Amino acid sequence: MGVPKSKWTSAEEEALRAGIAKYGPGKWRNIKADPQFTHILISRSNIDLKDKWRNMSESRILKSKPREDAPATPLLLTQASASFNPAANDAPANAIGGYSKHSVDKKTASKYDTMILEALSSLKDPNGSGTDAIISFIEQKHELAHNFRSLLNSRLRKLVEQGKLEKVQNCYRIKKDIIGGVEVSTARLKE
Amino acid sequence: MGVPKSKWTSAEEEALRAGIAKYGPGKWRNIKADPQFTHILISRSNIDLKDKWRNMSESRILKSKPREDAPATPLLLTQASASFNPAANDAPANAIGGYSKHSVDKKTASKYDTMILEALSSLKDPNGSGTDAIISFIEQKHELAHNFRSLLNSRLRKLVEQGKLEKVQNCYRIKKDIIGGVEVSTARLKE
DNA sequence: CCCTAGGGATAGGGTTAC
DNA sequence: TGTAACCCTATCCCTAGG
Repeated sequence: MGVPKSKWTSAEEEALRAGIAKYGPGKWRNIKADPQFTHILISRSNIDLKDKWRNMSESRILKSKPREDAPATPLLLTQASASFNPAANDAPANAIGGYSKHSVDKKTASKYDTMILEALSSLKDPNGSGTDAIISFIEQKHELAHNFRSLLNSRLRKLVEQGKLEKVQNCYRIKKDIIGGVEVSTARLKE
Repeated sequence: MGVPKSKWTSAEEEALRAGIAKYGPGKWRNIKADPQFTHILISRSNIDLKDKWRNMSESRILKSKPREDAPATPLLLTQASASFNPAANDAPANAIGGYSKHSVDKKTASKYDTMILEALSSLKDPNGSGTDAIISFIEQKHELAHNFRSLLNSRLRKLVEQGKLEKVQNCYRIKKDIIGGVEVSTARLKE
C-alpha cells in the first residue's frame, strides 16, 4: 500500500537493545517512554518494538547453525542481566542472561503448560496430582514425545516457580490465590 | 512475564456459554462458582471470563477497517454473536424472530410472554431453560414482582398449551416448526 | 476486600512487501 | 523464496467505581 516499510536503523536497534537491558523484554511501553530512548524510538510503536525484538531474536536463532563461534548472543545484555533479573526464568540451558524465549521453544512450553493446567483442572485432586496421573490424562488426548516426562517435570518446576502451581509432596496442584495475606495451608488433606 | 498465554479450550468456552445462559453475562463469580462449571473453569479468573466473553461477543463487529475495500460485512461473526448478545440491554432484541403473539387478551400476560420468549431466544439452550435460568435472565432487565415465579410458571404452562413452547423435563424451549414432516426429537441432548 | 466494566498493553499467529 | 516489517486479535493487566 502507500506505506513504505521503514527499516530499522542501527541506532534504533541499539536503543531497543539498551531498553530491553534496562527493563527486560516485554516492557515495551516502558522502553518507549524512557527519556533515554523515546527520541530515538519516537516513530516506533510499542508493538513495533515487540515485533522487532522478535525478529532480532528469531534471526539469531535460525542463523546459529553454522555459527559455532560462541556467545554471539546478545552482547549488550551480559551486563544487563546483572541489574535486571525479573525472573531469570525459563531456559536453564539458556546461555543468555535471562531473556530469550527460545532455546526451549516457547511455543512448546506454552502448549505443555496448557495441557498441564487442563489436566490438573480435570483431575481436580485436592491433594494435587502426581506426574504419572498427569501423563495418563494428557496422553489420552495428545501424542506425546518420548522424552515427555522430563519435559513435563521441567514445566512443572517452572509453573511452581511462577506461582501458578504448588507442589505438595510429589503432587502438583493449581495454586490458590493468597487470601487475607495468609497463604493457604499447603498441608495435605487427610481424606 | 512468565505467563504463557493459555488458549481457551472448547470445553471452557462451552462452559462459559452455558454459564452465561444460566446466569446471564456479568455474573462471572456465579458462573465460576457453579458446581456445574467450576471444575472446567478452575484455572480461569472471573476477569478471564469477562474478557473471554468480550471477545466472543463483540470481537469483530466493532472493528472498522480503514481498508477501502468492499465493506464485505462481518461474515465470520454470524456464529459468534449467536448466543446472548450483551449489548441487547439497550436496544433489546425484542423483535426477535417472528413468533407472533397475537392473542393479547391480558396486558400483563402478554408482557410476560414477551419477556419469556426473549429470554429463551437469548439463552438458546438446546435443552431448554429452567425457571431459575429464565428468572435470572429476566431480572437483569426488569423489576420483578415477588410472586413472579408463580406467574412465570403459569405463563409457561399456557405457552406450552398454545404450542409455542415445549417442555422437556423441567426445561422450556421455543417450539420449532415441524420441518420435512419429521418432528425434532424432544430428547435431551447429552451435554 | 472482592467484584465488574472498560481501557490498554502484550504475545503470537498471520500477512505483506521487498 | 526468505524474511523484515507490519497487522489482527486473544489473552492478560491495571484501575476506577460500586
